Amino acid sequence: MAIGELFKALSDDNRRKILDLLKDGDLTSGEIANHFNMSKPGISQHLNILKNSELVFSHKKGQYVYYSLNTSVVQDIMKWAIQFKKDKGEE
Amino acid sequence: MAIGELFKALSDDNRRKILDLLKDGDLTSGEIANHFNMSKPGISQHLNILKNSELVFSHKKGQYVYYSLNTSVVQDIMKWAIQFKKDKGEE
DNA sequence: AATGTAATTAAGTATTTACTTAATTATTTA
DNA sequence: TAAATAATTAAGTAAATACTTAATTACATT
Repeated sequence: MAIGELFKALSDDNRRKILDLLKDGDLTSGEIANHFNMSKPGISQHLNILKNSELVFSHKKGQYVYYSLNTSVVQDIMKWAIQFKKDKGEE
Repeated sequence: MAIGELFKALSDDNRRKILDLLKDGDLTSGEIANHFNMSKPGISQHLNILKNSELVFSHKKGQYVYYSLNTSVVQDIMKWAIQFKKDKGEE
C-alpha cells in the first residue's frame, strides 16, 4: 500500500468524516450520504478513494452496499509516524 | 493545528522525502535542493508548506536558512490514528 | 414485465496543486 | 561599494482534485 495514497485519502475533510462515521458501525452508501450536504455521486467517489487506499471495505447486500472501516491500514500510518520518534541514527 | 493540512502536507512524495532527509540532521535549503531533480524555488515552496503545517522549523544563520524536523507534530498524527484502535464505542 | 430505489459511472467544470523561469531580497566577500 | 551566493517571491501553466447533473446498472416490489 502506498503511504502517499493513504495520506492523500486522509487529507480530505469529508473523507475523514466518513471514517469517523464508520467508527460507530457499518453504513450503506446512502446512509453515509445523508450525513453530508453533497450529492450521492460525490460521496460515491469519496468512498471509492477510501476503498482504493484500503481504508474501508465494502460488501453488497441486496441492493445496498455496506461500508466498513479497515483499522489495520491505520497501523501503516502509525508505523510511518513511529520512525520519526525512533530512528535518531547514530548520535 | 489542522490535521487536514497535516495530511495534505504529507501526501506529497517530495515533501516526505524532505522529512526523511531531515531525520539525519538539519540542512539548509540548498542542501535539501541538491537531493532533488527540481528547481530551488520548487523546493522552497515545499519547505514553506512543511513549515506552515509545523512539520519543520527554520532558522536563519548568515545567508543560509537551516531547516529542522519538528517531531512533536508527528504526535498529532499518532493521536489521530490511535482513536481508530480504541474508540469502539459501547459494543 | 414495469416501476421504484440504491448506487455507480460518465462527462463536464471550477479550483487547487506542483511545478517552471524570471525577478527580488538578504548576506557575504573582494 | 560592487559582484557573488543563498534563498525567496512573483507570475504563469499543465495536471490533478472535488465537485456537479445526467445517464446507467443492479436489485426489489408490485
